[in-house]
Amino acid sequence: MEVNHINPSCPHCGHGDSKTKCVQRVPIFNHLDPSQMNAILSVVRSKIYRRGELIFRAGESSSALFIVNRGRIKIYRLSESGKEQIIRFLGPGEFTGEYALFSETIHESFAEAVEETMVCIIERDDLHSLLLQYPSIALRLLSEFSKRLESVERQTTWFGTETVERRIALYLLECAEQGLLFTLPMSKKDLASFLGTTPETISRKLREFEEAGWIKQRPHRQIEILDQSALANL
Amino acid sequence: MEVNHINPSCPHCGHGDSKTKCVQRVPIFNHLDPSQMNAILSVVRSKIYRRGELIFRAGESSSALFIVNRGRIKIYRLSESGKEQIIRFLGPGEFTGEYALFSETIHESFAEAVEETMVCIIERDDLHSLLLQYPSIALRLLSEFSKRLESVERQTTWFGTETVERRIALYLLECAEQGLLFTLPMSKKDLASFLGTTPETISRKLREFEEAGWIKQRPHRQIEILDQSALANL
DNA sequence: CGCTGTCTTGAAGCGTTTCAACACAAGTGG
DNA sequence: CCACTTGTGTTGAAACGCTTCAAGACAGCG
Repeated sequence: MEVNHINPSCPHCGHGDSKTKCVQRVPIFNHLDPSQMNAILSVVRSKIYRRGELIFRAGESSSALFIVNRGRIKIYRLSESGKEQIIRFLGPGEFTGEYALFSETIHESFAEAVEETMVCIIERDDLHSLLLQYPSIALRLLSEFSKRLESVERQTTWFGTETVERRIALYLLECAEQGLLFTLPMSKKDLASFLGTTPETISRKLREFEEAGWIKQRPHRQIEILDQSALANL
Repeated sequence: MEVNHINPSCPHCGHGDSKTKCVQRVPIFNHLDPSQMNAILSVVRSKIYRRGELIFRAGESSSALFIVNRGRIKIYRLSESGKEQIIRFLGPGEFTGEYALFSETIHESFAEAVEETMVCIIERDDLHSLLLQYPSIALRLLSEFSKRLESVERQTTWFGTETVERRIALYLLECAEQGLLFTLPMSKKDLASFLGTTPETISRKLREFEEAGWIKQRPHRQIEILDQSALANL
């Protein structure tokens, strides 16, 4: 695959320091001693994906650990009936690839760059030897996996037990934890897929919330929460 | 907590060999060399829970790895609105406790014995030193976690994209992988919670499937699949 | 600036839930 | 072991929430 060499600090051109930055900003690689860091850096390569490009797709067996350096990736599945279900978004410092990484199975999900995205890549075998050599990194990875499990199970519980209206309200409240005025991290179409509903319903419910005086919608996907408790008590 | 010493091979009475059997039947502990096996056995203790007893509950911070030796455990969450969402069932050889095990958080789910259940327990700190000493076990755990992630994400995708009818059909097909005549592994009430619907709907849909000639319901929760492709093409 | 994809709004339709009542099975205690 | 009690399973009718389809407004990327 061809890579656009847009800026002079592109790691493909030999200025490899951004690779270090990428690895350092990943929580599970924080505060490693120099020997560990060098071991990681020696097996990391990086690659740039353009908007809409797939990092991996369901059905593939080849696998690696993909760390987002800059840009954003969306992970989704296609149901039997062909509908798209968004599992999660990855921003800088977050990683994916875990499924096929340890089990001898194929990918069941798709990973797509939603904007120009630079990714650091550690191949499966390299990762395995790394983890065998530095078990403390394996423990951090286990910690990260268990967090993911919690988060996906919480999503499942919402889907199985809450109405669409409450799911939307709960999602807004979760966003509001980082400030009452925030920007939706995705399009409303994607939000609909993420919350297991349709864009139409998202649109209608947000308008209802606004008419009730609980939120205020602003341009550029910004939302301001005016009444947290009303949303929580739905 | 009091334990009923019902039978003479109870591990609490000093006949500890069933502890070994319990550990050996766990896939991630298969084919270990004797030193690894002894290291595990030295930190394992076992405990018996009666039907309905909780192994852990949401809000608790204490944590350990729980391995089912005999019996069955159900893992569930309570939604904001108080409804029960079953995440999964554990049979002999399967384990749980992963959430609070590696992250410094509290449990978000409940674990309940659905019948008299014997559990082998490895405390958090013991497990950590075990994994640091034997990284290959950590890799197996990672593999198991990634399988779980796949499975929960598949469930989420079903909830978000499929109708209740298709979810039930897909579930039956999954059960049928181990034979066209099988016993439902849980009550229909629990199945409803697992599939994100109500017992009434389960009852009605199974009757519809039966009237269409696709399945046959027999006593004691047995179901026979008569037409797989009809269920798959719903 | 134009085109493509996202967002909004309305009205109709449908799948699923809810409530209530009863049949049935399983576990408990006499 | 039977009767009792408790919980699980079934069935009907009504109500509700959400999706679907269609059409137009808007925004954003090339």
